[in-house]
Amino acid sequence: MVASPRRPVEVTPLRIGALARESGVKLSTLRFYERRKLLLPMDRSESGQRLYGPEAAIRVRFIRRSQELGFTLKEVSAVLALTDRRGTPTRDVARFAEAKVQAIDARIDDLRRMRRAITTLMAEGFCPPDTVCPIQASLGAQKPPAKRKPRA
Amino acid sequence: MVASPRRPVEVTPLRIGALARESGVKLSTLRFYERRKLLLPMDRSESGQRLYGPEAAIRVRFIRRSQELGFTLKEVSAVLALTDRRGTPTRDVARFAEAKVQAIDARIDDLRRMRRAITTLMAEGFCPPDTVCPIQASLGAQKPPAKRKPRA
DNA sequence: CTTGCCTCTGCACCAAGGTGCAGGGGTTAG
DNA sequence: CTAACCCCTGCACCTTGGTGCAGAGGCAAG
Repeated sequence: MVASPRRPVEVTPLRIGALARESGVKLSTLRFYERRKLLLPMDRSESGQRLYGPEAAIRVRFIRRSQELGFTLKEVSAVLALTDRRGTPTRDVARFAEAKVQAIDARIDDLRRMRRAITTLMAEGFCPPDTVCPIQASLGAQKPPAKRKPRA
Repeated sequence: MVASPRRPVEVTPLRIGALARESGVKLSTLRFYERRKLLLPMDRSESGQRLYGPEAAIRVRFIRRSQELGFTLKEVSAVLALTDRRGTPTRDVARFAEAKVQAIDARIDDLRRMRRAITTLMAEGFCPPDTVCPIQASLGAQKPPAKRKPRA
């Protein structure tokens, strides 16, 4: 380590392996994210090696968590694009964020329904025979709204 | 139709096309679900055509909703296996259900965090410059438990 | 019987999200 | 210098969750 003591905030750029260790994903995944524009290296070294800032690990973990929450990489990418242009709340961005919030609410609602169904089921000693299981009923009952008979 | 008037509840089995229309998925998807053991036809006709009971549509919609909630087909299959053996609450089943509930709670929690971060962000006019975006911070901050390197 | 709409099986293909490998070069300690 | 790692690019491959197509057969109406 050849640390120069004068610089107050030396960014200590991570190379790809370090970032991978730091954020718990594989090298190939980081490069994949780069192809998908989800995570661009801050810079490249003279010899072409990727150099990441320390916030990159947070970004990667954010991506992973979002995926666990059921967002696709495309959606995550949109959110990140949103937060990357910080300070510029365009109407589009606002609309997107609002839609996201609604999607989240709907998701929470469904999860709660499912949770209720499971706990009720457990409390009551499982599905009574000869009926449709309430877990299935609570989530599968209402038909999808549209596209009935497009032919005719 | 050769209905015998003695049978009290003639099941009116659906063929695959009817079920597809009823439940809003494609034929090929239904056959795919069959390969994955998610949805087995009640019976086959003499000539080999799949015959589904009316509860099949609920089951299919349940599968679809669960997927939207972020469960994989493998997980859905486990849940269905659980509810299919109704009336038999083994310890394993109970443990599985409990784990599912906890997973759901965790999911809800994360979604709420994300929701809060987005709404706060919108209210405050987006990410202040030179800081890590709070949306990312709220979900990406804590490191995964294992294999971390002490860097500070 | 023919027409038309189902349905069957098997196989190929698709998109998303990675994963791995080959064949090369960088960088650093001994 | 050389070994031991790290990193580069490009390409092939994998799993999930489906889709589509070809070729053959079922079944009802006219």
